[in-house]
Amino acid sequence: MINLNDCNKYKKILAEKGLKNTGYRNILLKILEESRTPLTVEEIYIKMKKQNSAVSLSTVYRSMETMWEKKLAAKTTIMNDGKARYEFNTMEHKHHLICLGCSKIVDISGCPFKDYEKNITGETGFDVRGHNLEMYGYCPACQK
Amino acid sequence: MINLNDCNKYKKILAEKGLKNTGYRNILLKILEESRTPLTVEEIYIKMKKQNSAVSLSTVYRSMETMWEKKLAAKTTIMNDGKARYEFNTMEHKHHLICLGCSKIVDISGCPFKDYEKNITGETGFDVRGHNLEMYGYCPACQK
DNA sequence: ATGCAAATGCAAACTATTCGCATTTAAAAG
DNA sequence: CTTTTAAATGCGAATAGTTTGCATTTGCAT
Repeated sequence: MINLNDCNKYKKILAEKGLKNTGYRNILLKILEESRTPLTVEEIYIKMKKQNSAVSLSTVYRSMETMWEKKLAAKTTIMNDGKARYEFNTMEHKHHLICLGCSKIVDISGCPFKDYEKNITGETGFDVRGHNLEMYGYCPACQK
Repeated sequence: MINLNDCNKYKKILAEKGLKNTGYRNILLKILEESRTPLTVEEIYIKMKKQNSAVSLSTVYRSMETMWEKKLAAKTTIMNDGKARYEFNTMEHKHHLICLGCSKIVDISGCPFKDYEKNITGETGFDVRGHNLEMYGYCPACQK
């Protein structure tokens, strides 16, 4: 079994979506994949800069838009701070837990909704295609 | 039983929150309460204008911020269009159903979460204080 | 190697929202 | 009812996040 390194891994992902394999996109995807929480565009931009990338902010905006269109990244607007956040799209259905104290965001897997969606369809006639759930509270550290 | 008219009704609500009873706020609360869907600030502004109100946009922004602080209105950032939306706060816990076709937003009451929140607390240690759920799909009219 | 469409940089434009400050007004106090 | 005062409002300018136009560069198919 060949163990592809990151470079080839992302190259393959990009090729499958008809996107060009650029250095910026490789760094960007790596940052996204390694992050445990959704990132704002500026956070991604800063992380790229730290890796000696001379990328411009508008390229990051454009790239994230592209990643989202091609479903390589998920986009959310949690928290009322007016900033969009992105995370690597694992295709796994997940939700977020957001700390009201320190704003930490934690992914939680598992979802109790299969049946509920059917109920809603029955009650409203909507053809439910998906949902978004965010839970707010205080993380262990902020409960002091 | 005395049947209070709208004017007195909103006057009372505002007084309870320590807010002045202005004409704009009465119109604003009436618009909010009569809307079946969350409204953007601009939508509220336009509706106020139609009712011969000479209110300025910044006043609407400030008023909605105040209504939110005083918990007279709920604020959401559903849909990735970068606009905040407000709705009259009925104090009833509810969620939204958003049509992917026509962007119509429908409120749904009822919530299947009491137990799930406890599970999350057990798994993550988070003290869960609330949540936000939006469901996406196609309304009956858009399923054609 | 060559050509073209895609990707990028840069600055300007845009959009939603906030803010400073002068003016008005609701409502408490007299 | 008048005075007083803090809250509410209007207006324009300022911000912040994001998008866009255009010239330049760069993958990658030929």
